[in-house]
Amino acid sequence: ALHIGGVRTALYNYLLARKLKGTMILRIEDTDQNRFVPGAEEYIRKSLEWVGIKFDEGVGVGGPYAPYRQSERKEIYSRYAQQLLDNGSAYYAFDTEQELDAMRDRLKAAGVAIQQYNSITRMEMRNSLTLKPEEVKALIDAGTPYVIRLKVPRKEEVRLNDLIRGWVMVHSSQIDDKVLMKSDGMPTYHLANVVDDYLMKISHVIRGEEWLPSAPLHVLLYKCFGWEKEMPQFAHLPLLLKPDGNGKLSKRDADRLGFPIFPLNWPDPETGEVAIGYKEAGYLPDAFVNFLALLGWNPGTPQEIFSMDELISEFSLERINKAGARFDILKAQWFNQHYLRRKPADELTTYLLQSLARENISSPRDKALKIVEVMRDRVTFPQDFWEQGKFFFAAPESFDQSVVSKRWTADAAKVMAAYRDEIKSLDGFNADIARNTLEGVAAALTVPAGKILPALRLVMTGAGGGPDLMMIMEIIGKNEVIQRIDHALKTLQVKVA
RNA sequence: GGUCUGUUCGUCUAGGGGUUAGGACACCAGAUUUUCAUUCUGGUAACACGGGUUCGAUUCCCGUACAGACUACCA
Repeated sequence: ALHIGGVRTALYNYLLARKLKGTMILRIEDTDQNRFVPGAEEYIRKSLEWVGIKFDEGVGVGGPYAPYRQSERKEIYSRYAQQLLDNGSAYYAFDTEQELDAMRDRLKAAGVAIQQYNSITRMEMRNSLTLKPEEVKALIDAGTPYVIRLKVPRKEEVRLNDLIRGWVMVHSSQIDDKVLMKSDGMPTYHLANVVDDYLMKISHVIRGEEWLPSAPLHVLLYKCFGWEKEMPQFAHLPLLLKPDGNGKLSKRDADRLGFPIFPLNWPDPETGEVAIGYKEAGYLPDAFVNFLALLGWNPGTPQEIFSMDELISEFSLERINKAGARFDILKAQWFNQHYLRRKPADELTTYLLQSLARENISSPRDKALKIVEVMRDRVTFPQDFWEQGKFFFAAPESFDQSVVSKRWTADAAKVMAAYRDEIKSLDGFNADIARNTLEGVAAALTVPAGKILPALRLVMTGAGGGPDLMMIMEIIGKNEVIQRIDHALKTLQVKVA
């Protein structure tokens, strides 16, 4: 499934494509039948759409190089594999799994460092290099399963200039004779990727660092095809590391530490268990993109907040980091808070109304708007308006005991009772009146108003924190204020020291 | 094991032969808010280690350590 690392890779590809006024293509690399997951393709499209990545070409869009699903391009790959066979760059291999295992065991037992199917070992295996042409033909005619392997040269320095890492050199003796065509007639990633990138005129291959070790193999493939001039440029991105400990970020870490790893909700096809997505967790796409973009890339200026358009104009591969980036959800939350706060009140009001609808609570829009105004500086996620503002809609069901024992004093109870009576006798009611009345009552009883404010907050919200108290009272209204004071007076006991 | 890649505050990172090593998140403290949060101000905190090269190295080179990726008929 597409997780956050894949989204970042897609984002970087998109940023560069837009920056260079190129074409962004969505190609589905589904050459492994065993790993087919129903719905995965749609999930990828929906996720990237949510993030704001648009494709100019590809699956679901169409284009001059269709089809864009590799599983539908089988004939193309076998044609090109044949070309390699014809020019002597590849060969048929008939070895069974057991024979391959036996070879590796033998090499291991003999103390050979590399147990690979390569320029040395291939001469003792069953393939079109060791078998006579008639034997090969007979085997194929008999329907014997076979693969096509690349005949990697024995002694050759393979070099590639990675846009992020610079020159990387590997000796061909370190590269094994990779399978190009599997026995089920499907290509491996290596073949399909190179052929498609060539055919689709791909200019840049931007992918995770886990691909770096096989990049030289790809370079070799371009050479064998005689496509060196058309070879795309490579850029291998730093990995996303787990927040604590060692290793790359995994779904397990996300579950363990309680943050999402998928862009959208992802129901596990086997267990049916739904892994929560960034979208559903309340992240805004703009914040998500901004956060992701800075995980491995920076503009070299102090600017931290970027819209997609700004990212496009600022982005460059040269400023991508080499080292892996440890994932920190706190930073993601900070971005979310930032973006949420600068949304217009009207939009935020809609978020609150949506939360309320889910709870089957109806509220006039102007009340919701008032709540949003007093809450907006303290929320991180859209759902926080409701989560942290439940007391606007219902009296607290319980009181925070630590606050009770600290704040609910005899003085507080005394002022509270008088305050209730005073409010009752009033005609109008709003934040100013609430404040003035409280000050008056407190002064009359010679209690500092500041002393009983926390108690009053406790009465209204059940807790020690929350937005401006006077505004809370104005929003819930005079009757509710009186009722909540009554309720507190009845239920709360003054702690006798 | 082998190959490849990497290593600046807790985290994301800027920088680069001579700097008080900068910013952001997080954390802590003060101010403001007669409450909470916001906001503002300030603070703690880093060049993995060892050799070179050099007048000088965190910066360049080599090694070591550590970390990661890869080492499939997976991508």
